[in-house]
Amino acid sequence: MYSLSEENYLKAIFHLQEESKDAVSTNAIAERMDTKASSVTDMVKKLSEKSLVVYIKYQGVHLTEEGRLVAVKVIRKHRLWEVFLVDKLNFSWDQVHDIAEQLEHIQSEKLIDKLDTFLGQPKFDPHGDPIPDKQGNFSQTHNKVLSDLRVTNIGICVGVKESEEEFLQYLSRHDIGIGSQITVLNKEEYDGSMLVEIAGKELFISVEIANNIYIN
Amino acid sequence: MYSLSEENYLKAIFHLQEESKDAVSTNAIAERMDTKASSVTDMVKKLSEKSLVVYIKYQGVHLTEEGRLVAVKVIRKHRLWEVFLVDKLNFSWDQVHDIAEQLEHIQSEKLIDKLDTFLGQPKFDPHGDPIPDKQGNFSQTHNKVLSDLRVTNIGICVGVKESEEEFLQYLSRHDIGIGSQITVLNKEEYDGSMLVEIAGKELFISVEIANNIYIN
DNA sequence: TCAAATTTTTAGACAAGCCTAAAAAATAAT
DNA sequence: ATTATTTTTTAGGCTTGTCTAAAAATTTGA
Ligand SMILES: [Mn+2]
Ligand SMILES: [Mn+2]
Ligand SMILES: [Mn+2]
Ligand SMILES: [Mn+2]
Repeated sequence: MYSLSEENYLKAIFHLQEESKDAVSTNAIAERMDTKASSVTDMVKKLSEKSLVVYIKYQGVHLTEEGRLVAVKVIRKHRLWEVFLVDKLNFSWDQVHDIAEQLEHIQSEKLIDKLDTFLGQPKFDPHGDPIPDKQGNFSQTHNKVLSDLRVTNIGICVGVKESEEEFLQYLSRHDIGIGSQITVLNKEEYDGSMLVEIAGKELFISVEIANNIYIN
Repeated sequence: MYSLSEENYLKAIFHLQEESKDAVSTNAIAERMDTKASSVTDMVKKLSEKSLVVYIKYQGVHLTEEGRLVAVKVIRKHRLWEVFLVDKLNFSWDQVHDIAEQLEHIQSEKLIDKLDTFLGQPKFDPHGDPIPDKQGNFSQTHNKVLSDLRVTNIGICVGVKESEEEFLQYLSRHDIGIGSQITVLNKEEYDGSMLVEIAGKELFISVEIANNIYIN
């Protein structure tokens, strides 16, 4: 249906749209996709031609309904494959993203349906990210992060914002994973850093990290 | 490492080499890959440049050790994925080839190792084709076909030569699958067609079909 | 407000992988 | 031994997706 490159652009635009609300800029896409702005302009014109995005020169793009659906289907595949890799093949959560980046482009409706069934229709991937259903609806989306907590508050880790291998490994090293209970022992209001307790151990966490841990 | 297209050419050359023994011709590759001879010449030059094939103008190609290894690794991945699709996702044997054609290009040593373990290190794919090990060695290869049998002989189906969807569906419709017992009731020596008995039912089979069923 | 800095687009080029049409080599037929 | 046919290669072109360098538009800010 759509090329690997087109799918990757749509996915990037979807994620950028989630973060910013208003039109996505050429430079933002270029940075996210690790490519040049001129390449983005070219592709965005093609996507616009195919009615997958609305593009106004010098004003950025946003997805059409069709474009959003394509993006969400790719995200659904990515996250289902990540569940497969962790639950069935025993990969750790920091090893699956790059493989899923490849698997997300396999074209077969039936394959995804059957994979979904095989995995027990999971609602979240190994990083706590919600898996949209076939129609493209997300059950719910995380909003509270660790840095929102105040001293003495307790939170349960339900997801992570970033999926960089190094970040996930850092978390694993300190026994932080989906389901971990985190207690705020102390908080430095000046820079937002905090001292927390996880699995009986104390850990000092910077605000950059606390911003990337979703909690309930 | 190597592009999707390169991998497909190497795989095609490997299969043609198996059939013919001597150098593989440009036209043979073109026909198998459903492309033009001029495209094959282009690619074959590239593969030769990369020491994956030995190419002499007007005299065809054959794989180098490295080229063979790349081809066999792709075949290993193809067949392991087919086992996954049939054994784990409940696909029927006639539905898996096209999906495996995509999955065979996913790049990750670790993924294949873990998939192999997850599947219980199968030695044959759903069509009875042998799965090479990590080093590229095939356990054994089928040689006897149904058409070799004589009247009153009994054979067990251990594989099929073709994996076309229509052919596999024809076999399934007549209860022929891996493990089926086939008895030759009658054979027309003129055209090689035969009357056989499978699962208590009689069936008339042309020599083209009998040539594509491996038996032991 | 108008010049400077930044962002975005355009112009032109390139590699990969394919194509058609024509030329060259090899093979088959007379 | 030529001629005819088939196979293979070459030449040139096209599409996709990328790039660099330069031009144009927008935004910043003095
Ligand atoms: Mn991921
Ligand atoms: Mn994920
Ligand atoms: Mn197959
Ligand atoms: Mn097979």
